[in-house]
Amino acid sequence: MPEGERITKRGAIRQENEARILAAAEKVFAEAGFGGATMQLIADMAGLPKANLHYYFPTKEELYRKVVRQIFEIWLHAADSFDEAPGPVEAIGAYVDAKMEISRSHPFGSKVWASEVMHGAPVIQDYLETTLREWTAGRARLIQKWVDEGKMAPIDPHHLLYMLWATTQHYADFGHQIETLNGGRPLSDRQWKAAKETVKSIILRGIGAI
Amino acid sequence: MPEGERITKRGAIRQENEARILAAAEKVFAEAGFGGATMQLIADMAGLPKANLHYYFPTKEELYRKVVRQIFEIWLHAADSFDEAPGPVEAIGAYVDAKMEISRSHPFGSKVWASEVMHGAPVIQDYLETTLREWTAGRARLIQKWVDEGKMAPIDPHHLLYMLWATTQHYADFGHQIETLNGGRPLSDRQWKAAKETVKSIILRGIGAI
DNA sequence: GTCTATACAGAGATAGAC
DNA sequence: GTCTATCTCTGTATAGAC
Repeated sequence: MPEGERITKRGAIRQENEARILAAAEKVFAEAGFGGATMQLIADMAGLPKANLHYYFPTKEELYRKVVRQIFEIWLHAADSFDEAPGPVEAIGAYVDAKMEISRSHPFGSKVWASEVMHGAPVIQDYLETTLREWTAGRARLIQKWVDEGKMAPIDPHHLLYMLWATTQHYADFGHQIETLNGGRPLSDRQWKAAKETVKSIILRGIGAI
Repeated sequence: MPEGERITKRGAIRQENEARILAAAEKVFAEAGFGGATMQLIADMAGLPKANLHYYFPTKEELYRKVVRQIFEIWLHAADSFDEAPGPVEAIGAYVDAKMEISRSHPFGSKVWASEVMHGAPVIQDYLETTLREWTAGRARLIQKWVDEGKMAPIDPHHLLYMLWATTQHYADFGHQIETLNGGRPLSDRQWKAAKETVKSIILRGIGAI
């Protein structure tokens, strides 16, 4: 079946190029914003002619949409630990660890997401109203259960979740400011570990879980 | 001295127009980003012809610079409470209150600031390296003193400050997401109060100050 | 001091050769 | 599937009348 092989090969090229473009786009959108990013810049960074971007992604907005969705998926998987844990200490501890790791490994994605939400979520609004709303409601119920069981102090679950998002994503979104205050150097492994421990310790102690 | 009166009158018009333009610019830059904002949009919102903007602010970048500096000044004044307090409970409590109030009253400014930092602080970098660095070092020393005096647990002052910034500014920067998760309605007075109390309570308890 | 008309540059998108 | 050349539109900025 030679037809199959040709399709496979063609698919491989497509997959390779789309991945290169998406990675470049994530970086450029993060650093320049949607309006400041240009297809030319993304093309140069991806090492492809500008017209090829329009071949794989018809419009700039379509490309942007893909980038935002990609990040959203990563956020969601970070919360898997939440459900499998017996209580707040394990769940929130693992969640903070996971989100801090993502802030370190995907700083561009985090910034694109932040920018999208700050501008009123023009392309991801439907996800906020469906997927994110359900995810949040589920985790809020779980936290409320822990409160009812006396495993933590009576904290409003939503505000706790906002606090977890804010503190962990801050290390990506405001990474430049943190780096500047760190003498112009990125946080070292030791400093990242300290950040994680500090965040976990303040929050877990703060909600009366430890 | 008729000359003086003319200058005063001219100054009044200028002041009025500059204020209108700055307010409109803050909103447009927050909602569209620097690249997405257009002088036409800002002019329309300010109720002035586009050319007038270029009369008062030679370039788009100069106008943006003024907006960012304005916000930076507001941040700084919010911390006055920090120095006059006898210990962490009063200082951090008042600081959180002040920053939460600003998140509510100046959400656009907060977003412009966040966007500026996320993009590598192209226009405010010198302020980060001078004013903000000194401010941070001073407050970090104060926090360390409280630790040494046994008024709170041994927390890294810098990470505590990042946490304070992250949690308070989150209510402005991610206000749209919070609103969506709140059923599409902005937080009520009661909810804002609950947010403030929750943030203060978790952090103050988390650092062992109460 | 204010506004209309316009110059000039840059960006998104596409046509059509290879 | 890939790339060059180009079209078109929008945005910043300015010149010059009032």
